Amino acid sequence: MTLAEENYLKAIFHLELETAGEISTNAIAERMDTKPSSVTDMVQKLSEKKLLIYKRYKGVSLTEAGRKVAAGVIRKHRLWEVFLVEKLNFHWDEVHEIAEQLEHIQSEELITRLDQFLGSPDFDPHGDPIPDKHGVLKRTEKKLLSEIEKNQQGICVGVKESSPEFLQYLDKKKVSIGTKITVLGKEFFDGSMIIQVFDDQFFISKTVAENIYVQTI
Amino acid sequence: MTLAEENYLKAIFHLELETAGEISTNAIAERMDTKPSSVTDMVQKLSEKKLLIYKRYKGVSLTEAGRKVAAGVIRKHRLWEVFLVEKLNFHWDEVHEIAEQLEHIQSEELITRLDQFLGSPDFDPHGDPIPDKHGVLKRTEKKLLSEIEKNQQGICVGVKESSPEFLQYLDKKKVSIGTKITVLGKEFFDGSMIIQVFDDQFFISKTVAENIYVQTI
DNA sequence: ACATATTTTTAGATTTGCCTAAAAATATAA
DNA sequence: TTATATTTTTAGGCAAATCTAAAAATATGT
Repeated sequence: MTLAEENYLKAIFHLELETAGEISTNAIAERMDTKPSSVTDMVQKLSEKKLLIYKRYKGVSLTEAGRKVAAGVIRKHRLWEVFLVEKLNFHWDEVHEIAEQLEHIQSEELITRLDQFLGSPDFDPHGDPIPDKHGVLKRTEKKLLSEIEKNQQGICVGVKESSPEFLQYLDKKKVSIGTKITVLGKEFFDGSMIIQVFDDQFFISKTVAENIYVQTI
Repeated sequence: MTLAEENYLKAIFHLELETAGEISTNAIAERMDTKPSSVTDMVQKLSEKKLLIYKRYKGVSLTEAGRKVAAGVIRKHRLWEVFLVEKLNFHWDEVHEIAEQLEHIQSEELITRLDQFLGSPDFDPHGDPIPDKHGVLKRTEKKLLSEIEKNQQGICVGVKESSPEFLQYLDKKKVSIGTKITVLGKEFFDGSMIIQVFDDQFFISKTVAENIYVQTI
């Protein structure tokens, strides 16, 4: 696997999660910030290697082998992100670029040990699930806080809006990544909520609830 | 800096430590397991970038800029080796290949934090010194135990031979990286020694003494 | 010092991954 | 349904890093 090949497979994997049916050349080119003609070249090569199925003018879809490679790269990316945040104290929004490089380091044993060192985490610092060693991805995807029902709980795993104003608002309310939020009440007509964070209970608007990602527990 | 460029600079840096005067195309080719013609090409490119001085048919020598790049790569390599051994519990002879990959990750901040995380180590698991962030390499060179005189002491910093048999022999004698060794006696005619390790005193052959690196204290 | 051996460089090709420009296929719309 | 727009592919090229084969420079031995 070359670096370029891995990046193509990863991009296609992500596109398949977002899109129904075959993935177009154009979509891949846009995602990878490259030209459609370059995509055609690479896609033909990956097709020969049986990592994806390519039909001219139709698009591509990953084979089982291709999906496994892609999931492996994503696993590495996310484990390294956990390392960078948990062990090296990077902030969760500084780690993507570095993980983009680290994800291509080739060593099974390294990842096995890194995973163990980190306590086999299930999610990366953005709340995205980490595929297991077989490439299986837990589909416990993040939800918006606004989608949570009364009396349910969620762990804050990220935010949609990330303006300093919003982050400062959250700071003031003691909400950050990892904070447990309990929905005590929800107004039907405007979507506003009463939530509990640690020992404080307070009101939030629908707008706020629509900009916080949580993972239900 | 491309990966190939970094590898050339690193190889030349090592050769300069081992060799007096200019470094020949052939020596570089041999070290890098490539052809002399390829070396000529790359060396011309690095010369244009002012990373080394190249005189046709004469050889090369690193400029200050080139030396700095090389030392930076070596710094990263050795810090990652410490990480792999100290944090991920790799054995010190399993880490070279992985560090060869990790040394090319580009991020100043990452290395700053990694260094801190590891407690700013001075030596890698093989006893080789880690250049500081300015590329300065402490010249506390290692010696062979066989070069140590009677009544002198050394810290074991590595081994020359690394066969399982030899390592197991050392294990049995309780010698590992960091172990203090005192030379109590030395035979002139066969180079054998009596040494003290912790509270044990025992005999070792010249062969053994010639395969243990120590740093005198 | 001169013939031979060795080292180094040049010339020309190859592979990978990308590009531009033009052609071909497919989609859309009046 | 036919013209137009869009998407996708093909064709031809480029840069990086390598290679082989041959030429040029340097070194060596008697």
